[in-house]
Amino acid sequence: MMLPGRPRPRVGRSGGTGVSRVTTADVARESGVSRTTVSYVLNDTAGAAISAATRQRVRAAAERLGYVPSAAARALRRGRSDLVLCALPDWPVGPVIDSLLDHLTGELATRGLSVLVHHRREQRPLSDLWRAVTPRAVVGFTAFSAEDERAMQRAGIQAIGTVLDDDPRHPGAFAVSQTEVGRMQVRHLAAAGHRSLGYAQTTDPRVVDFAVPRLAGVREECRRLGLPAPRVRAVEVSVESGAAAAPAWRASPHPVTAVAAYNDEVALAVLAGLRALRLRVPQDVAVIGVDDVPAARLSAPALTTVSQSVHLQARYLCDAVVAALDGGSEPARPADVLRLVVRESA
Amino acid sequence: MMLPGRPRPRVGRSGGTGVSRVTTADVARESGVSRTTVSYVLNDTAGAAISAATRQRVRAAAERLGYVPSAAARALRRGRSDLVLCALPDWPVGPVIDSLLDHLTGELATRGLSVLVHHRREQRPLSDLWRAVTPRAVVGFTAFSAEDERAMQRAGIQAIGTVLDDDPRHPGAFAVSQTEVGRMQVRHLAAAGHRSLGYAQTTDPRVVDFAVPRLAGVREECRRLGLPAPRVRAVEVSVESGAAAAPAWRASPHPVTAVAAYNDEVALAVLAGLRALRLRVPQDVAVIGVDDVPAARLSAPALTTVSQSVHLQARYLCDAVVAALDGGSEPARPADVLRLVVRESA
DNA sequence: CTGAAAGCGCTTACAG
DNA sequence: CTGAAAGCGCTTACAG
Repeated sequence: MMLPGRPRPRVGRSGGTGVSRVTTADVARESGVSRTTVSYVLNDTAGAAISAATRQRVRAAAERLGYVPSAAARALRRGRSDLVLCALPDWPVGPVIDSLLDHLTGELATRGLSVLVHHRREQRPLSDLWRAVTPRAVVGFTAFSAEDERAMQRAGIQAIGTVLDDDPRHPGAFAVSQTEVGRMQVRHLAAAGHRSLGYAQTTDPRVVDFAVPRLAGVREECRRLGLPAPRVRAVEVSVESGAAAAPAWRASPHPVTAVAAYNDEVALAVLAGLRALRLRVPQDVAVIGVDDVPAARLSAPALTTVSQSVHLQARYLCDAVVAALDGGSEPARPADVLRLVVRESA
Repeated sequence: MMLPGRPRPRVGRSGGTGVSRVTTADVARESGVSRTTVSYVLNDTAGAAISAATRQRVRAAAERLGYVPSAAARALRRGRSDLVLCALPDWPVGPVIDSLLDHLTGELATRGLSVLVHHRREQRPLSDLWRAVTPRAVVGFTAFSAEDERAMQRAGIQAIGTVLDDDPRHPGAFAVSQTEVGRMQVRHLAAAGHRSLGYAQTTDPRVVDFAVPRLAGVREECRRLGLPAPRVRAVEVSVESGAAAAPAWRASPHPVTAVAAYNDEVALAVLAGLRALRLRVPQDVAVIGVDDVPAARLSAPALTTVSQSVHLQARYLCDAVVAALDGGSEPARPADVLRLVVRESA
């Protein structure tokens, strides 16, 4: 017994639910060694030569007592935790983001890091969040403010900012260019001979960071190809809204013969609206979406769309986080992330 | 100066990136008071009567120095953190789970708690995860093992287990009954006069916890109503797979006149398959889904489906977590969570 | 009104 | 091969 009568905390803890943590001291007492030895054994500390018998005893005691190391104490001592925080903007999480997070979680787990995702990043100051978590790194998906970036650096936290969208303030950062998404839609429609284009914009305010550059890309490519500016209509995800947009598109002069949509959901609404109006796709109006959601291949007609390779993006994100943590150099940027999926609608 | 020459840590920290944390000691030195006073001021500790002038000085110093409290130290001292951990099973995250998490995050933020989501719960032992985070509570979405539950209790962590699905081992726990989902599908089809039913099962192994009880509900209700057992076919999310299932359903004797699908995505595949075969919906075969995804209202014909009120579920989950944390009693279970959405397909 | 001191549970340089 | 001791940064009962 090397710690006899060590006083129990005087300070009342939370509940008084009878919760008393098993600590290294308990394991040490139980196995008749010092806390030092317990730590060495349980952490497999290199260079600590502990006899097999002692190791055995310590492990058994830890097991028997149900010892669980305190993450807080360890983080305090080491000066860092084993957590990676993903601060997710208030985006609707679909299959794309979901698999990105799944992939990242799996990959970093092999390096002993736990990925934690916080939704609705903009709800509170970002600093409140990482203060409460003290992660090794913060993945932001969009750019951090200069102030946030400074604060994280001061706290020794790696900040991985822009990853998913274009950001003019960070021209160097990797991003799946949303502008290019819009350009690709137009190039495909123009190649099929369409000259007068409509655009079906989303009404979801949460995705404005994607919506703005996609439309910009559409406008830009129209200009570059000498086409008239696209006729933009906001379309909700309903048959009625899709149908309501059609008259404006079909109006003279130069009725629209093809519509690019913000994404597949909006494109499906356009499809449904045109169907309700007995317009044929693609003969009367061609339609192209973005994302290649599962439903895209099931519509009538099947939806032509631009897909963003989740797989490549996920790998890049992982590599970027790992590089930041290891102090390595930025990973190679993936090429050919965007792919045109031609089906029947355009 | 009350802490002159306090030795800087001897132990080399991680990077040597020149990161040195600003602590209460620094703020105390800067403002010429003790760390006690700093803590009192910065935490607005009740019962601590500090002069306005001192408060002012301390706050200014903290601001100037960019002081950020150490979450690890605070957690160690207080014995608990301000984190709530959601251990998400390896489900495909769609709008339903997404809004559940958004809602929970927003609600608990008003109580000073940060919600952290970990994907792919089954990838590693759950205990590894909460050990690394030391949250106040863990939300599991499915049941915890008895061992996990014991361990969390020992560590003073609230465990909120079954929430989203049926679990026969926890008959008391709230759940949106997936069995009832299947029963509702059959009741609607039977009420429309259908007697011979098909079932389009998912092929996604990740959702087996939902798939099994839904089909069980379908079987059960068929039995109860004296209908023949449903003809079950696995259907992938593709036109081909939907079409491939049809011959078996249409075979004599008693060709199927209605198909219940695992969810809307599978139902859309069935719809597309039937369309490819020139079968009319609902005249030749009626189809009903589950979820009411956005695309459900856009298909041709529009999809009849069973929706699970996300709003009510989210509120219940919040209340359950809050009750667990405050030691309050279990919240009232929401009624009428399931709703039939009748459109054209059945 | 304010400060010195203890202690949360851990890891590790140092001394045997 | 093993242990005593220091210290991570914080909060708070206690003593002025």
